[in-house]
Amino acid sequence: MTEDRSPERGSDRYNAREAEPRWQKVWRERGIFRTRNDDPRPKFFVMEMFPYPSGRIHIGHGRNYVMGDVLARYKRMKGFNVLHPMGWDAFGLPAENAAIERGIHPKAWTYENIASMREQLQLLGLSLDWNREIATCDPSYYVEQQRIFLDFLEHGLAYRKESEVNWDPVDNTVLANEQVIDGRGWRSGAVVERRKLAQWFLRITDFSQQLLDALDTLERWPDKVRLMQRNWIGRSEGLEVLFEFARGFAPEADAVPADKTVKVYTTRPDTLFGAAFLALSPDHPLTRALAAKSPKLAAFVADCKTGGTSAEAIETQEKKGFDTGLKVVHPLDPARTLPVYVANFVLMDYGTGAIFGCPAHDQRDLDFARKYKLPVVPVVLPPDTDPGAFAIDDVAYDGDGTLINSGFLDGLAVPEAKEAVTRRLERFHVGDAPQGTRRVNFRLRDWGISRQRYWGCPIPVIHCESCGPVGVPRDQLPVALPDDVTFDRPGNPLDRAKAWRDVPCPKCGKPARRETDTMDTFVDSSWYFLRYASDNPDKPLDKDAVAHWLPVDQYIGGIEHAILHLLYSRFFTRALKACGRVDVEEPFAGLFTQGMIVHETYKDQDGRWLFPEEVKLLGPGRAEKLADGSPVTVSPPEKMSKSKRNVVAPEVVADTYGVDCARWFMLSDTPPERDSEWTQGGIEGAWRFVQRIWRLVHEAAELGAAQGAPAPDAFGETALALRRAAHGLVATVADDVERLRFNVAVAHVHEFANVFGAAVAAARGSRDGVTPDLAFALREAAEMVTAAVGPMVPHLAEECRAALGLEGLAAEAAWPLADPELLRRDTITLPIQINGKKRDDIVVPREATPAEVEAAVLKLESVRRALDGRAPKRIIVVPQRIVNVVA
RNA sequence: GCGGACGUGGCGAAACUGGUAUACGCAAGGCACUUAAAAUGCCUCACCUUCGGGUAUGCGGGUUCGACCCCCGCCGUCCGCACCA
Repeated sequence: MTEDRSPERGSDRYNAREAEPRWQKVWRERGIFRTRNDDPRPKFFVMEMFPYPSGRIHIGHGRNYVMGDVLARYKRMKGFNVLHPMGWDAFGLPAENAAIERGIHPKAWTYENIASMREQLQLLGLSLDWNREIATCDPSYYVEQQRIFLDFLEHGLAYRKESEVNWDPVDNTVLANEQVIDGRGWRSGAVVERRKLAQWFLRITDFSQQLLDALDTLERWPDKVRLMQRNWIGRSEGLEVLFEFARGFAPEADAVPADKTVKVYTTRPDTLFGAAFLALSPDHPLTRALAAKSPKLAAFVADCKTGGTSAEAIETQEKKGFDTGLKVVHPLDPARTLPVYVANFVLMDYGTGAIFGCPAHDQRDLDFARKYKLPVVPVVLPPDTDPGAFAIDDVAYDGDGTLINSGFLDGLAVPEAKEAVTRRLERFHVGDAPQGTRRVNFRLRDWGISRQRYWGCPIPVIHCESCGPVGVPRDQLPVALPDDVTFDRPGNPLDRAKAWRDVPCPKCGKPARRETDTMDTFVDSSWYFLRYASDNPDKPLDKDAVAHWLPVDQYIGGIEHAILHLLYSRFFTRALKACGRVDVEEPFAGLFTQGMIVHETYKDQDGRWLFPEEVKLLGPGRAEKLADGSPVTVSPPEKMSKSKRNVVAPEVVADTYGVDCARWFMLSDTPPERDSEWTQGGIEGAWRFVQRIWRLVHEAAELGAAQGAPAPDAFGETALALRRAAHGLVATVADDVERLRFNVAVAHVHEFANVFGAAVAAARGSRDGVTPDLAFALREAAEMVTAAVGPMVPHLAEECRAALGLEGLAAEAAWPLADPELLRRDTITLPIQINGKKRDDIVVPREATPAEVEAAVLKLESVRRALDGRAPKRIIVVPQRIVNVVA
């Protein structure tokens, strides 16, 4: 990596270090990537997930930008008006951590990082419209976000609620459910605690069904992502059932809910005859009422709140219950009563916070029943099972089957039994209410957006003791973050910023306080793609511009955003439509999730991580330290990370090999959705190929026809083969790029280069000079390959174009048209199978009939030998594909 | 526990809708050019073979004229969710 592969002198090599900045300057000065909204050409909107400005990027960050750039450049060549913007997801905790650790203001830290990362991105030669650059921490950006918040407030899509929140004790902040991973904070890794706070919520659950249904329309999204969202939304159909208390076993009058019932949610009404108990959540209102009078129950409830929320803790946590002494009547069998427990495994925020337990057919209920010696009555008989032999031991049966021990349900299949129970309970009444009500439940919860943090978008609300929370009047927006804050104490600096915080109530004028919570940074990224559409700073969310550009035709980013960012963005777009701000519903028509770039890791004898440039590679898995030759431990490739030092800086690659070489390598070999390993060998190979293209184009320019020379009437074999390859290349690379199969596109360019190289060698070797047909084909091939590689290696393409003496920039050139005549073959080589194994080839005219093909095949020596004089049993001729002789 | 994806040479991989398995590259070996090296170009590169052919896409079955591809059952790897009634 330290070796300098750029030539110091001479013209027989492509000098990337000199050429790349030169072309970038030309692009910049001519402003060719600036996009106009009034451009009449068809639009194409491609964007990559914007980066968090954490400091410096490594080459691993570059992959998705390069992929998007290839598509953007290709679509431009195909005549589209391409929007390819860039911005910064600039609010967030690391800036505050830097402030705390190093005393630098979050704003200064962030803008410094943006400046250096912008420079690094520009180094990659990306065809971005930097005029539309946004930073979410800029008041010009978040002023609109505050307007959106007020819109949501007015439309009932934002609300405030006292709620138990996930409290991260390390970052001192509230986390959304989605930010809690295995019971730990997604960023700090600290075990999350439960606390009660008044929080702002966005009503994403209003859109649960829409967000679920519309997944089916997102045909250009990965199935995996759609499935993950489907599971996250978690729709289930079931029945709410009212259980009446048994006479003499009801709670005391002041604890009973008005209707004297317990409401339970179930997705398995068919198993109701197998019910052994009812269980309430420790947070259920009835539990609270009972606990107020029962110290023992209160102690049990308190006990339920201890213990970790980690996956392992939950997995191994014992099912615990508290018998309240209450009993309810079985809704389908008034003679039976069921005991009512409070149980630690029942969640208050799903369903009704109360369940009925059917031990035979639910594992948790079974564990619980065994522990508290409750009856286990099987009511679903698995298919092909002897009823006499069927018994539940330690494993509940949750499959399909036939109902038994269930009165009027006996003999029915599970789905029929569900329907039968539902119908009957819908007819029964408890007081005025039907005893059973069909109910759809979702796992999805409303989105808590309040964060007790400084470096985020202020929530534009003022709290007044008389008027309550009041939205900041729109003419007073933005509510800008105060700069004059300190980070020397824990907690939110905004709470201490008196001059900013204390303001009069906009309604009554009395002294009031600003909301000091800021918004979750996922809010910032939930509408930035809409912001990009506008080219008018006075209309950051421009309905017409959004209508023109959205949906995003191709969005590219990491799989880690499969749920959070992408679901929130889908919700935001719908919510904005509900507020009349936009007319679209789905923001991203096409989504692609790219793999990471991984790299080997190196450790010296003292166990310290080494950068790749500190290491000399000796062979597979063997390396030594460049400084002193001491041995180095090589470990398998991992995601590039600063802490393990297995990173490669874009500047270093650019200096040594050139940016195009890095781009080519990132696109080569590995399918874009998979992780790709950055290797020395790989980058060297890419460098050789970049040089090869440059050399071939230069030689072809020399040996080939003059620019614009007319096509000869006839072409010899070599020239025709080259023309076919060149036209085929243009067609196949177009197809590969449209399908984002960049590695295949690269392979096709390699294949072409082999044909091209042979033709150039033939031309160079001919004693009588290059024939006019070959000269024409060489020129044509050079122009076509220059265009075909243009989106991938744009600087090289400019250099080649200049060498060919062509007018204008490669970046603005049109994608060449492949001549269909040259793509079509008059004769076809058909593979001949005998009993399904390929044994021979036959060349036939394209238009040959199956009978003609069959006749020709039977004459083949290989077929005659295989048949050995017998008649074939069958001959299958698939026109223009294959022939199979069944002997 | 539930859900999903993947498994092809020494390595990264290709194979379009069931139709020539291993394209293309990397690594390795050989040759040419060169005083030499680098660079470049060319050749070889799944396994076995009696040179006819035979065997190979994780393993075992099935469907089909034909299966990396579809179906059933295993094994392995990776990912997502997770007390959701």
